[in-house]
Amino acid sequence: MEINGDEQLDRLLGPCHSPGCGVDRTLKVLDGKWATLIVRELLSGPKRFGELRSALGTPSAKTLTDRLRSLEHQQILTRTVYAEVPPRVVYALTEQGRSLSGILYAMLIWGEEHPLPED
Amino acid sequence: MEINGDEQLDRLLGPCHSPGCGVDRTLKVLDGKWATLIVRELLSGPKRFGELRSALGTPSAKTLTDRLRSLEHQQILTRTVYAEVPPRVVYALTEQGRSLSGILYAMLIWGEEHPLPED
DNA sequence: CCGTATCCCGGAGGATACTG
DNA sequence: CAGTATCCTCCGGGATACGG
Repeated sequence: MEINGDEQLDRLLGPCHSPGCGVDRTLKVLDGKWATLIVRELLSGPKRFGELRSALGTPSAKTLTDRLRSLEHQQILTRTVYAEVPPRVVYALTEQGRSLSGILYAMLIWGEEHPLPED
Repeated sequence: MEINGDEQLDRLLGPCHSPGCGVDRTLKVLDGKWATLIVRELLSGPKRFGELRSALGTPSAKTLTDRLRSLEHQQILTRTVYAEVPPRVVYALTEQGRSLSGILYAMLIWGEEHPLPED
């Protein structure tokens, strides 16, 4: 984060304001209540449906399925079904998915350095 | 972004999983459809209500007011009213608000490097 | 175990009209 | 100009029950 200068700011303020551009594109992927958390969870390696569910605080199966499908379509993660009994389904980040770690890391740092103001 | 190593990953995978922690804290601030875009807009300097509204693509006044109030309460931005006729209200990022630029920048880079897969 | 199928709810967000 | 006040819509997300 500390390479930070103002070239960063310049890029941020640059042209390409409004839809279709960098930030907006990212927001489409990291959208909703769960996407970012799912990616963080998978950064530690592939996980099964049930593992993910409990690690995230048990969202409903429908919700988790929906979000996983969305991320799969956006090629952020892959879904692998092992034809066994009982079935086993494993989710893993793609290269693109893993490349989101820089954003997650920036979020982590900011969050740690800016605790909630006391009310 | 390129200091990136795996110390980053280690931090991300570290303890403090689940609520209350870094990433989660940030997600509470950069929540919903507008917060991130408002911050980006204000990185180029203080702006009036109307300026913000049109720059963002004209969300409803209610929506924009709600989001601005929320960010104000979280001390991401300040609201200054100039008692003139017609009234002038200026929104500006606080130090905390400006410190979000690292995250925005990471989003910008990722978005530019990962265009939508063609369908 | 890993879903899908339904039904349901809250709240973010929009539309419109009106005010200091 | 910069909001409030109302009303309304949409959909992310939860609960529950069932299926391969």
